[in-house]
Amino acid sequence: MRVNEKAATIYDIAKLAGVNPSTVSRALTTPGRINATTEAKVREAAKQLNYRVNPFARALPTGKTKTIAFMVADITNPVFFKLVRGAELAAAEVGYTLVIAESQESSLVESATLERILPSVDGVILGTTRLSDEEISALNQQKPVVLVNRKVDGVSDVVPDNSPGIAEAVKHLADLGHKHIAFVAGPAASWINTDRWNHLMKNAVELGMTIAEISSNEPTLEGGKGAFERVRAAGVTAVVTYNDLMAIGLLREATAAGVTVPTDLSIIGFDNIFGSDFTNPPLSTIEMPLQKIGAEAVETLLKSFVAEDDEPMHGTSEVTSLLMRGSTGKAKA
Amino acid sequence: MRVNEKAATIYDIAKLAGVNPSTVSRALTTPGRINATTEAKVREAAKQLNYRVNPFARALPTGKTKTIAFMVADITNPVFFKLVRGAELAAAEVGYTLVIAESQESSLVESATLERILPSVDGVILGTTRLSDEEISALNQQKPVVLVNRKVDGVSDVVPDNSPGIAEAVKHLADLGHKHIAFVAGPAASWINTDRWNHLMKNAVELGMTIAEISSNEPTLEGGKGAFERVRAAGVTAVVTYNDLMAIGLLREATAAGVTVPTDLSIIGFDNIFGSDFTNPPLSTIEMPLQKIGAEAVETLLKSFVAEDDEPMHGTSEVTSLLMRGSTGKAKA
DNA sequence: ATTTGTTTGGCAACCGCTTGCCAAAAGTTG
DNA sequence: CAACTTTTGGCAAGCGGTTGCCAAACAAAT
Repeated sequence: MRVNEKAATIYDIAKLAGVNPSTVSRALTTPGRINATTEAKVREAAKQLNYRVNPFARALPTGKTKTIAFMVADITNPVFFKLVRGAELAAAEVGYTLVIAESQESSLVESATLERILPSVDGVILGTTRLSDEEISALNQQKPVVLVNRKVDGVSDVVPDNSPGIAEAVKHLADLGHKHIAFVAGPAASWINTDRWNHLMKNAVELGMTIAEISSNEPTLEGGKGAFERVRAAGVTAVVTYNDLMAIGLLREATAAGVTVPTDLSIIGFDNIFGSDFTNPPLSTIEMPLQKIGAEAVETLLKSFVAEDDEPMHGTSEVTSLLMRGSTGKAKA
Repeated sequence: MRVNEKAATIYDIAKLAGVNPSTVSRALTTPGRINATTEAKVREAAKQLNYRVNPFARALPTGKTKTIAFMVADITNPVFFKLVRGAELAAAEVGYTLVIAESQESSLVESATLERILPSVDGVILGTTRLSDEEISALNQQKPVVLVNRKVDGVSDVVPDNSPGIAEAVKHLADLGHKHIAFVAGPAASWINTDRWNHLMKNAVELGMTIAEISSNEPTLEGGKGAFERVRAAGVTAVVTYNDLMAIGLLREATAAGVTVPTDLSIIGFDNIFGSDFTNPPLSTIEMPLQKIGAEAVETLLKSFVAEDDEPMHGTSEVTSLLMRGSTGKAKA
């Protein structure tokens, strides 16, 4: 039979150390509350019994679970890896456990999973898209929420500051002689999509370029592929896509159609996902500090656990930057 | 102030329904134990109060946490995505929560994290490499363990059956006229590495080919890159690498050195990771049913929760297969 | 009608830890 | 040395469920 001896409890320690269980609890959780000598005695007994606090027993009276949920739309989306890693590391560092849940891009699954998980966590990091602003606000009433890919009034967030990366990218294209560029848009409802487009437009106009929006596409390889015809029709020499996946789809479709990148067409993606340098040529992209964002999301949550008020917090702008690789080049004359 | 009204408890329900709390507990957890009418009344009251069982309160007396830990060496390793997704989906389906933890390829972190997480989970899925067989056996004494990337005596596992994919691959190379091939090995201590090499060698010899082992490399892009010189020195026309990452590194290094793939050298990887089709040419690879393995690992764990004995279980062999893409071609004359 | 068996639901102890309250012990102060 | 303050550690009541045990209520069998 497995697990012969049950785990030691504070009662075992108390008996061994010859004190009351409450003293053990205090010695272990409230340094200073108990006489140093007694505390040492308790700690010694605890070590001897290989004591591990039972997180459930502790969570019951305190209501604190030391667990954070990270909900993502799709675990296999490479954008989330680094985000999750950053969060996991930051959480582990302070003794918190990270639960990750996937909504599979379904609002039903998203709500159901949240329902199930909510009682057992102290807070939630949301990297999903299906919930409405109202639902998120409502959720935020129950447990602290931090958003990593959108903004909602009254809710904390840690989102990348797209502007520096975009400014760099547009400048880079202008320097290469591009006059007419396009943006292959992602989901219309996406906050990030709108943010990227706005910055892009502003910067392009400022540098005297024209910029066309190739409207709403699936943010996937297919979506990028499907936008190629329209990019070509737009008659531009350079294009920025909503994300790397689309950029790669576009790049491959272009190559297949005999359009050489970057000679005939320059392409810039967003995110610097895993594999974006596997392509030929390797993709130039605007990099997001995703791991940092994940870590900061956890820190923000931690802060809100101890905050007096419910004031939403906003991540110190995480700066993006252009990663120049091989998919951008001089504009075709 | 957040969270004004506390969550409803079975006591609230009991009061509303006019029964004893124990009746509520039974009505909700042991269908049939209580009179159908009473049960309906309780359920109605529960719904009315929007009752959610407190997982911690439940875990205390039962010792069951309905949580499974999945420990991986490196979250950002694409091999783990699908594994984790499969596990997450399978867990969610039966109301279990998946906690994911990363050991960062460090045995210290691995032990520490395990220590921290163990008390709050019912079982562990291990996709790491740093623990010794003994440590894993010891762990298995405490909580059920399922391995997904190695085998340890007396411990359950769900590992891919490399043989069919490898047989296909070697046959494929033989059909293309290759006589001398090589295997770019991964970590020497890895069970999977050994398993792959053994099958490869057996199949190659059976088909009358020679096969060289390019010994132990880091299982990374760099590792693949670093093996190129030795592959070239081996004078082979085709090479199979320990994993896709290495295959891609090798492919890129070969291309950079003026060796054309697949004309001059055929390359086959393992795993079909995200992005392995981004390369030029797209990588031929032996695909693992990773998501299925992840799901089955959870199912195996679930079974062991209810098993009488501690007999280790072994996943119904998950079959691999060759995914032919562009990196394999006719052997150079 | 009496005995026996089965449902049904209440009682209360317990899971392991936290914490408010209190009294004894020890330390300060004039 | 009395009066007061601070430190220290014990007591016991929860936190929100689960479950063994038991008795009342009901059904079936004789």
